[in-house]
Amino acid sequence: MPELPEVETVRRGLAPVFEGATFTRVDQRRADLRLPFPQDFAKRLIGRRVLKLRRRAKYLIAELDDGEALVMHLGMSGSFRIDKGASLANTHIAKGQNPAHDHVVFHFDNGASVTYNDPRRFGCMLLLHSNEIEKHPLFEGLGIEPLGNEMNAQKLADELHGRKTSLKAALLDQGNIAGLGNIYVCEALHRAGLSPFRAAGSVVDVSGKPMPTLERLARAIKDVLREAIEAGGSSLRDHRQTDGSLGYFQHNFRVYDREGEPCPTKDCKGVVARKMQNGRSTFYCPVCQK
DNA sequence: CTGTGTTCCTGTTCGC
DNA sequence: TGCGAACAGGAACACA
Repeated sequence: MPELPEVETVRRGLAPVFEGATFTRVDQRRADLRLPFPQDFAKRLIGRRVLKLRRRAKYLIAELDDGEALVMHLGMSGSFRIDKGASLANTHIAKGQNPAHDHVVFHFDNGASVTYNDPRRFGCMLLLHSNEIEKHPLFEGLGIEPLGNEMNAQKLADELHGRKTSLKAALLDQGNIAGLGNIYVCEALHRAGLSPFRAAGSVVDVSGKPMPTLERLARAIKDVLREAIEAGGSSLRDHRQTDGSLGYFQHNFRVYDREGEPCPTKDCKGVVARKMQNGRSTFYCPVCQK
């Protein structure tokens, strides 16, 4: 499921349960996901209090009171389910969650429990010293936060300048901008009127003058992410938020999963097309995306 | 170094 | 209806 807006939605859902709570029990039901669980995973969490739950790119990071941090990534199919205390007897399995894929259950002193479910097991969980996160191999190559202060046309120019790969591949590369995935790259490129197939470097104006194209792209990326977060993320294939509710940004997709529909750009007569690009579907309008 | 293709895994959808 | 193929929101890794 999760690109930046979905991970941020999950963070907002989990924060009230995690922050200030202490782990009383951790059920780890298998040895690994995409990566092995840390040694003594449960033992190292029990008794620790969560100071803060934050997000970097598509990672959730729970800062603990002993200076360690629980780092979690949802991969392609990971999701969390919150079961509030006292009503444990009434716990229901959220639609679409096969209990066979409940890999971790966190129990807290506030009576709540949080279950991590991940059928494809592309997610991962790590325990890192808080001050070493940025130096960890999974983090050190990450690019800028697209909703952060450093995100602007000039920064995009720096990242894309001279790149021969496609614009879409460059935007998907977490080393340039961290947090975009297939959906929001398609959506941002459509909003910016840029073809996913053109060379990434071709959007950089070598004159060094103001770069209206990149201004548009930066704007489009920020807008689509903000709007998606506001909508609670996107729910494809019935994916749920932590409280079991559905995000609804998928209804606002302009091109993603809309092959054959008319291009929503004003006065554009194009039809949304789908092409495979680097092994993934690209949805775009061949008419208004140049 | 850069860019591309493969791979990890299960589940759902689509075409015959 | 059944059945195999294609495809799915990520990203590390191998290789040209």
